[in-house]
This record gives sequence, C-alpha cells and structure tokens, in this order.
Amino acid sequence: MLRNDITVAIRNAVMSELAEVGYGRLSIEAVARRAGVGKTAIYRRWSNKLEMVLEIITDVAGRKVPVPDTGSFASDLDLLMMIVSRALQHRVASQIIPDLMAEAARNPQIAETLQRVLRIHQQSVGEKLVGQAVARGELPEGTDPDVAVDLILGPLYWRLAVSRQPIDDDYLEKLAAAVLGSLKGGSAT
Amino acid sequence: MLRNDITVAIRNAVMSELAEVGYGRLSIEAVARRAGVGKTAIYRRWSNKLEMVLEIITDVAGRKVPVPDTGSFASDLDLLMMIVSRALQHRVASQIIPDLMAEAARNPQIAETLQRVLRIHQQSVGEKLVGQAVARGELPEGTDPDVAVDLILGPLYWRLAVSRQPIDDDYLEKLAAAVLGSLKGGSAT
DNA sequence: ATGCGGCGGAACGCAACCGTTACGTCGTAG
DNA sequence: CTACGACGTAACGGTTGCGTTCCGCCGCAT
Repeated sequence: MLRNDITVAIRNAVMSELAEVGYGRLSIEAVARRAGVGKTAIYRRWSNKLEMVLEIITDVAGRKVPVPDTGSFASDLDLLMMIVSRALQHRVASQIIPDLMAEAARNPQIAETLQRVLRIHQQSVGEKLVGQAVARGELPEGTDPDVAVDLILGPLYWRLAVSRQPIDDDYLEKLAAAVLGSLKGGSAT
Repeated sequence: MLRNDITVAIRNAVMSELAEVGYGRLSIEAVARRAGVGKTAIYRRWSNKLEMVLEIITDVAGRKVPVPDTGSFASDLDLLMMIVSRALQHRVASQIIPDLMAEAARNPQIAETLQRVLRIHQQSVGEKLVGQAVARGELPEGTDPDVAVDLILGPLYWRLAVSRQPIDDDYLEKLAAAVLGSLKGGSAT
C-alpha cells in the first residue's frame, strides 16, 4: 500500500541529511522537506528517528562485498586496499561512517547495528583472505586474521576518514607493500 | 577580573558534555547547569558555542607529548604504541576524538583546529622517530615517515576508537612486531 | 563607606522540532 | 461509481535551546 517511490525518496533524503548534518542534528522535518514529502508519510513507515536510521543503514550497509581472490596474496591485498580506499573516498561513506561511529559510542543500538553490518563483513573477509594465503604458504601458519585486518583497514581509515589527507596510487603502493611486509614478517605466534 | 575557578568549572563541564552528548548536541544551557554557573558567565567569556569549544579543545590538545627516545627503534615503537593505546582508552579521548573528527568533516573551523593540534604533533613525532631510527641504521634510508605514522596510529585508532574491541598486551605486541616488520621490510622507494 | 564588576538566577522573544491530528486531494481496486 | 487509503499541507501543544536583559548579591579596591 505504501508507495514505493515515496519510500525511496525518504531513504535518499535520510542518507543525504546524514551526510550533511549527521545523526545528532538529523530532524524528521528536514528529511520530509528534502524528500518533498509530508511528515505523515515518514511516521507511517517508522515510529521514530532512531528506528528509521537503523533500518536504512542496515539496508544500505548490508550489501555484500566480494572478497578478492586473484590467486596471490599480494595482489589480493592490492585489490582489497584499492576497493576500500575507493569506498572510503566517497562522500557518503567518509561523512556518515565516522559520524555513526561516534554516535555508536553513546547509543548501544547504533553500536550493535554497526557491529553487525561492518564487523562481521570485516571478519569474514579477513579470515578468508588470510586463510587462502596461509593455505598457499604465502603467510606463516598461525597468522592472526584480526591483526591482519587491523593492519589493512586501520591505516586506510586513519588516512581517509580521520587525517583526511589525500591518497595517491604511489602512497597506496607503499602502504600495501608495508602491510605485506608486516604480515610476512612476524605477526605470528 | 573573570574568576578563574569559574572558568575552570566551565572548561571541565564542556569536556564532560562533549564526551557524553557530543558537539552536535552540546548546549550552553547544559554546560552552565553542569558547571553550576549562570549562562551569563559563559557568554562573558566566549561569544558562542563554536568559539568556546574550539578554544577549550585547542588548549587541552595542545599539551606536548614527549617523543620516546629509548635508544632503539623497536623499544621506541613499543613505548609509543603503549602510550597511544593508553591515551585512546581513556573515556574522554575515545569519545571526544571520533566525535570531533566526524564534526570536522562538515565544519571547516573544527577541521582546521584539529589538524593544527593533532597532525602537527603527529607529524613531528613521526619524523623524529623515523629520523632517529634511520640515523641509527635500523630503518632503510628513505623510509616514508607518513607511511610509518599511518601504520602505527591507524591500527590502534581503528581498534580502539572504531572497532572498539579491547586490546591486551599480547595483541599489542603482535601489532608492534608487525609494524616493525613492515617498516624494516620495504616501505622505502 | 562607597562604588565597580563579576556572579547566579530568572525571564524574555524567537526559532526549531517533536509526535499527533484534521482536512481535502487523488489514484486505484472493486 | 464508490470507497478506501496513502498522500501533502497545515496546525496543534509542548519542549528545548538560543542569545539577551535585568535583577539583587557579594567581594574587593579605593
């Protein structure tokens, strides 16, 4: 019964508002205004701001990310870092993710939702990637996938979402090489 | 003329409010309430919320951090990572920093202030640490201090401020070893 | 003793937004 | 053709916070 084009307009408006003003300052009225929609239409779908945002975020973030499998760990790594850096350079991601992360620190529901959609992905990617590499003998037995994930995502996130310095291909190469070195070296035990 | 004890009370209240509700929802009235102070006292010192927060943040974050210099890069690194991880585990830091980072993405003044107080520190630490190590021959000539800083701070920040998983000594050791390996390996060129 | 100035408290008018409701329109299913 | 239901608009009372103003208190310097 609820018209789908209206729902889509609202979803888009929420994402834009989130990017522009953040969760804290997001108001239902602004979303309605932006979507060209009455508040009624929003309250007919969700009962409050938190529920609305959580549902939309879950939906958007829940889309599957393909795990690279190129045949060698080095090129898997290159590819993954390129994908991640591209993703983090999109306005939506680079604005919304840090904002929701900060919000998650005070709102358990947001925290729980984010962990579900982000960390589970992250973890499975890490395990698969490291697993493949270990099986191929490219990484030492017992390499900790958690450490690996932190080493891969941490610097990228820091650069792009925190430090907000631009990343060029040259830099990405250096970083990939360093990460590769660190894992080959001795994150074992 | 302005009473100093009042100023201190306000500063503390601002930091607490920032940690609890974030910049977006921080209200002058709440700060005044918390500090046990009239709004008048606040407006007598700063003319608005942004100016107040910027001044206080600059002041708090501007305190110098000693750069480790233990004689070997490996132990410098261990020490630095321990210091940073300790700092990031404090409630104030782990709540306020991500919040302000997110806010910085849309407020140029906040962004500029944070970059001044954080990045400059960060950069100088990186350059000094890497410089020492290269001079000692512990790292290859031409090691990029930027990459090094990202490799050191990125994973820690990711773990503690984003992923929010606990860090134990064992994990810290693995991470330090990995970072060391990556830098010794080949982040050069 | 007098006066200056910072202080807390209270109230101001204004704006934004909450969540709800009433109303009139319009497309569609029956 | 009719009835239903989602739609936009507009208004509701209530809350919160802004930035300002005025008051009376009190400490301090003269």
